[in-house]
Amino acid sequence: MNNIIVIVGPTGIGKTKLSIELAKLLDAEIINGDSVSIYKKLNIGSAKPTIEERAGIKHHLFDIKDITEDYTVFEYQKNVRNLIDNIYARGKRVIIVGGTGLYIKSALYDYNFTEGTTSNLYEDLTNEELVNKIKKYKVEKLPELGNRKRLVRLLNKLENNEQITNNKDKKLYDFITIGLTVDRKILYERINKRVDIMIENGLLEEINSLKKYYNKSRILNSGIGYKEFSDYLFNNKDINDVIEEIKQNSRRFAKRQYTFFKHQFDTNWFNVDLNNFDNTVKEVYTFIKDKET
RNA sequence: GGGGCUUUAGCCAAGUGGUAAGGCGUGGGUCUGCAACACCCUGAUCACCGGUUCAAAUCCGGUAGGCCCCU
Repeated sequence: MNNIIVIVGPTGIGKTKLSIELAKLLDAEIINGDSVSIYKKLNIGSAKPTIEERAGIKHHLFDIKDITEDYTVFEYQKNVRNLIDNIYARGKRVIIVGGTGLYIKSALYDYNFTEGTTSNLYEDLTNEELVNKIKKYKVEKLPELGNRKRLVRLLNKLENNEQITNNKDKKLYDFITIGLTVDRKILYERINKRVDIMIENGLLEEINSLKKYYNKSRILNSGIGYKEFSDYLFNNKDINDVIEEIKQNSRRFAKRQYTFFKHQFDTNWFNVDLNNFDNTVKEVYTFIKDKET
């Protein structure tokens, strides 16, 4: 059995480190499962593994887009599926690591996307009216009334006759999902500390070098660790407030990630040994081996 | 020692007689296209004791904590 190994978990817990150690042990190549690391120049704030950290392991889907370009799940799904074939053809194993649940899920499960993006924004309709229109199509589960973004997208799909299968839990590949976890309080402390370290490591310099792109980059205005600097760069917001905001957003993000990986994936959870990460690596490696024999 | 003000959920905070707004945080959740997105749900009998009243967070008295002023 050559399962794909999927490593998930909240931000700042050590997914990257585990992926590299496992790649060495399993002779694998790594595919990025993180929506921000896709972009070039976003290094410190995205906690992307450095070239040295990659330790000679092949890493895919990192630094493939300019920050002025857009990238969506649709493209990710295609990219990953192609890569999986290529890597297997080379006789290597595949590890997917990252915290962007939807991206990873859409690649591995039976999700249907078609070319093209949202065409009609229905600006003249209220949310209630959108819901009423959607209901005519007999959708079994619709987004929350307040969630206009999702309502609009869904109605577009329905009106364009895009296929919306209900196979979101049908796996297209054999894979084992490894989830890293740790006590919530400790995770939050780590996240806070990690943001401070990013600053020490030159996040500010990275931000300043990107200043000229802020008005033409979607990702700079939506990625945690980047979007918060907008007010600092252009409205003189206090840097300490920015840092606190990044920490807060990171914590909230981590919480949402737990929810996603807990419910949307068939995750095997491992408590991270913070004093000796090698133990965690061993534990996971043993688990995989046991499963495959 | 005397006088005044104050005390509402983890934090900020409305409410001055009819039975506890809101914000933040926290926790939980949703999830097929900006997903590090967007959205949903989430708490208290109002410091404590006693009194007045049909009815008190709201009025009165006492106790305790906090703040300020005077001697």
